[in-house]
Amino acid sequence: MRTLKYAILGLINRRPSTGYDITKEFKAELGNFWRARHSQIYPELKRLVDEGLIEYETVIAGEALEKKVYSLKDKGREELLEWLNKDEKMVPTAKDKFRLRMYFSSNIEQEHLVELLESQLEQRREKLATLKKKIDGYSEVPQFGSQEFGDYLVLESAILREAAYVEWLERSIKRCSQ
Amino acid sequence: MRTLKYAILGLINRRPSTGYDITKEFKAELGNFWRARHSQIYPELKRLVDEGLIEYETVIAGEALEKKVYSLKDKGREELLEWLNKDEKMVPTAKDKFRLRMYFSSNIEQEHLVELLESQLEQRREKLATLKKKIDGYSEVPQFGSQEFGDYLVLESAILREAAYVEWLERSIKRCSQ
DNA sequence: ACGTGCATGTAAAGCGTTACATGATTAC
DNA sequence: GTAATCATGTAACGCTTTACATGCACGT
Repeated sequence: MRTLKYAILGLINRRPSTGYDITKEFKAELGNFWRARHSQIYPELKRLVDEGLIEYETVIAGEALEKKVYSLKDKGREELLEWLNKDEKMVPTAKDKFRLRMYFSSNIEQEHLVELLESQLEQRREKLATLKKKIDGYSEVPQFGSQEFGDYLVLESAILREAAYVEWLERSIKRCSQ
Repeated sequence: MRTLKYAILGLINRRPSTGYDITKEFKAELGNFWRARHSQIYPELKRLVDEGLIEYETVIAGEALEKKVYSLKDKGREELLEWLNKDEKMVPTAKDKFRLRMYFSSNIEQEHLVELLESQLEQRREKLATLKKKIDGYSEVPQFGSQEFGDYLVLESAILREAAYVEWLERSIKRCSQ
């Protein structure tokens, strides 16, 4: 499947990056939909070099700090485009531990169950607020074909997802108290 | 983390089950939020027995077919309850390959991008319709504390999740054509 | 001088999928 | 009889997390 491979190719395609840069990207917006730690990223970068999909230039920052700045080779861009254009089926399961817990909620005491739901609600509301603040930074929908268009799409997606989660939690809390 | 462990304990707590039963559950409603294959389930059952959390009785079906019917031991129920009552932080990333693709959508041709979005939309709409049909089977919200209450909560959750996905895809298709 | 962030790696363990392997039961 | 479903397992591989490990740069 190698999803990480394509995530990395996609990021490097946006702009030449170091492993550290890529690690940071996964902590930002993109991190809402895919994440990887540096311990996974560095070996994957090495592998992509071996496969001839990317290459790097060593750059010295300051006096001695070595950075490896990776960029796409033709073959890498090719494979990225191929993956991007694939029409894959939806995956049937988006794992969610909290919802799994709620499936067994009949074993939790009413009061505590409400507490658990409230706790999630607070976190989700906060997340939603952060995302909304970010989208307010756009004065208009970015132009189709720009990198910002992709940013915008997934930001909107994250907002709708969180809003739905919040809505569910609110409803569930009500249902507990009836 | 051992989430599968608790999923299995939860299922066995609902009713004594075989590995095959548990495999089926993961393909049903619950499968919207957690899934595991039999190759993961059988070893985990063995492990839970070793740990003294569950036990089994061998039952002969028909002439010779051996079934292992697992049930919870006290320690298993204890650990399940402990897990259920834990207030865990939300996980920051629900991985989604399609949204990852859309993050890099500036590299996809407009027409084809719309096709990809439409393809996802069709699948999500179908899923949503199936889920809605299921919730229509409930004449009313099940009573708090019943097993059905948990079923209902996660069903509603799945519906809201899919509805949000559909909403996002519809918006995105519009945004592509503007 | 000290702390935070920049920068790169490896090792071990755990989690999950795909494939291999086998055999009984039931409904048509 | 034969196909679908019931039923249980193992092996190999791949993906992901946690922990170990090191050192430079920059601002205060």
